[in-house]
Amino acid sequence: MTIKELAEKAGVSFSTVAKALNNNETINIETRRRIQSLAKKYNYRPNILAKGLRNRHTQTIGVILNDLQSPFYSEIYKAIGDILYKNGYTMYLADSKYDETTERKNILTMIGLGVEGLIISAVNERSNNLELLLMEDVKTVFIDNRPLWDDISCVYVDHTVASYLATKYLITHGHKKILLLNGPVNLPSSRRFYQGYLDALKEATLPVNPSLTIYDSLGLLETVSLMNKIWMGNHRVGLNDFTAIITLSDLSAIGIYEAALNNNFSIPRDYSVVGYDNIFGTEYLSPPLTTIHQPKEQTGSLAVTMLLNSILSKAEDNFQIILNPTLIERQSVLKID
Amino acid sequence: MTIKELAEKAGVSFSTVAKALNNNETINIETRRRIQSLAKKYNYRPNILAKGLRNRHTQTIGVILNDLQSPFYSEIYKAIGDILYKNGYTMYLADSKYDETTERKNILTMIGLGVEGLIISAVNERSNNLELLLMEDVKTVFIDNRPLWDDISCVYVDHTVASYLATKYLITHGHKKILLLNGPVNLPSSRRFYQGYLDALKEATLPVNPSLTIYDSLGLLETVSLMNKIWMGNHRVGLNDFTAIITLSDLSAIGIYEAALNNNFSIPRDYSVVGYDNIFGTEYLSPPLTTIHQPKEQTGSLAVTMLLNSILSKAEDNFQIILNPTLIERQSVLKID
DNA sequence: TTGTAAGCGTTATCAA
DNA sequence: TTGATAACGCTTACAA
Repeated sequence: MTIKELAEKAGVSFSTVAKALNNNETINIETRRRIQSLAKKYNYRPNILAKGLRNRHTQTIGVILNDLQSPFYSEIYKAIGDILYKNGYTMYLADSKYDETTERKNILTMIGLGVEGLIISAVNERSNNLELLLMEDVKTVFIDNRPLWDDISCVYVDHTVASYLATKYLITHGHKKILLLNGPVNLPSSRRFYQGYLDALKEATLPVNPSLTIYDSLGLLETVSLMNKIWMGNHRVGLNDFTAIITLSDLSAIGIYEAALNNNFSIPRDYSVVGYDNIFGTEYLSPPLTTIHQPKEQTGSLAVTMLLNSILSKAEDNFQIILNPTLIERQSVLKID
Repeated sequence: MTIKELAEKAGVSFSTVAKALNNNETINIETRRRIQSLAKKYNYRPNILAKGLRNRHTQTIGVILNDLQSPFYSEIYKAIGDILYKNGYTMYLADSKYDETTERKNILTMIGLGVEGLIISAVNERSNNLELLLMEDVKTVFIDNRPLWDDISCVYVDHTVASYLATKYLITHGHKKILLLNGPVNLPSSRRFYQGYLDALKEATLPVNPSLTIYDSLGLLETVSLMNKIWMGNHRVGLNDFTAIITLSDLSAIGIYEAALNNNFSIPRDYSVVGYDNIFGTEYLSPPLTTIHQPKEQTGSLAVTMLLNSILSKAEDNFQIILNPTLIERQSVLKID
């Protein structure tokens, strides 16, 4: 059912119908009513493609993340979807799988699709994908991490604070030899995560053992195999080199649990663990995981709200919102001597 | 950068450019090459809105589910997204939150957006939202459950088999009094879930106690409060009326764990539990949850594949694919006398 | 081999 | 108060 067909039924011109549907005051109120009820009757819905083509207003945004399945991200886009829905918007969702080529394709697809804005968790903080974004002048909000440009909108939590919190907590529980499972070495976010660890160590005037920081891209499975290596004595890090572990994600923390099981170690009796993210389920692990909470829902809702504001008001301001992580104390850390 | 602008740069007509970009053989191979490299140089991407408007071919599908955040669904649409990406398609994702009005809005939005097809986990198996879908003649694949019409495509797992498996497993472990936490009483899927439970009980010539089946819409939190009621003695079901629990979802099983903790009961020592879905994380619960596995990834990939086939080949066949659940034996069930 | 023109369903401008 | 018309960016007969 298109405007034209509706016009036939109503016996008026199609442009009259168009105006009537948009409640244009210049159209006689009775005509308007008549046409509107006709529209309802015939289940008329505007073709958003045509609308979008005409006035670049598709009521859609794109959300590009790195792992659709991860509970971390799903909490974020859940929040995004909810707010979008309330505002009559819909989202495209795409998964870059931590791959720059895929990310670029996703960005280009979204632009071609006519999205009015983009929320993206960038694979890399300075890839030329991001330049593309700026060049094409797409309204975008970065989440989870932030690119190296200044003039952008983003909302993310400060990894330095997170690892500082985790490290300090372990130190106050008597741990002096702390293994840090960090992200890939070249990533700014890994640098930040390391920095907080360092800060807390220095603050406590504890020695920093460089070999106790492992840089890798550690998913659940990767962590299992890394920790298996370590705990089976096949790694430069020895079994007694550390009493506690800080890791970059709860998924990875679950991997540590798994490896501990494999090697008959008990958490926290043999090793303490602090995770990061506070994803769903960590409270039900055995033992419940002590972790650093990221306000994921808030990240999502702040990001859409910012984006929607900028779309709707056409304001050109950019905001950097830095959220604070908090420590969630549960039972994966042992107090020692 | 549009076709017209490209045409200016290339010094040819815009329709020549259009054809060249589509690799139309009637255009001189050199012209084609020249234009194509020009397109690359200027970062040209077709406007999919215009394309879609012209030839109803938006390369998008809609996915409408009931809880974007649930690990159950996220595994499904992860699989959907992957296959879509490989085929150059993108998905709109929307959350109906188990609400029919929201579902209807979502469906209408998607249609207006020009999706070529829909994958939907319907709120209700016979709402008039589904009639709308048929009426509008949108290619759709139903997942998770199936509407009551015959001439539809769907992929879902047989709940009867699932609950049969769970019940039988408990029976062989010596349980005779089994509490069934079922979905809302009016839902066909609840009926099916009940049926399997009944079948197994009858097969073992065990008595069926109707009061041991509780119908409700049981998320994690709702289950916690239900089980708290029961275990604190504030429910018609008594503490000793059952030794084991079968529940309609792992999320709900986690709720049981939580309530057990609250009431100082041990699983499986005091009560055995069998879940349903086998969502991520259940293997790491304490104790690891014995549950009925739903092939979620397969559900997703079969659903998109069917949809894509029907879109691409324009075939009009409909398929009902019924997947089989399997029992995952872990440690939440105790063998008793 | 290339170009012209119509049309997809809207909105918006201008004329009637 | 209503209607005709052009335009958004693209595809595709058909004409040149």
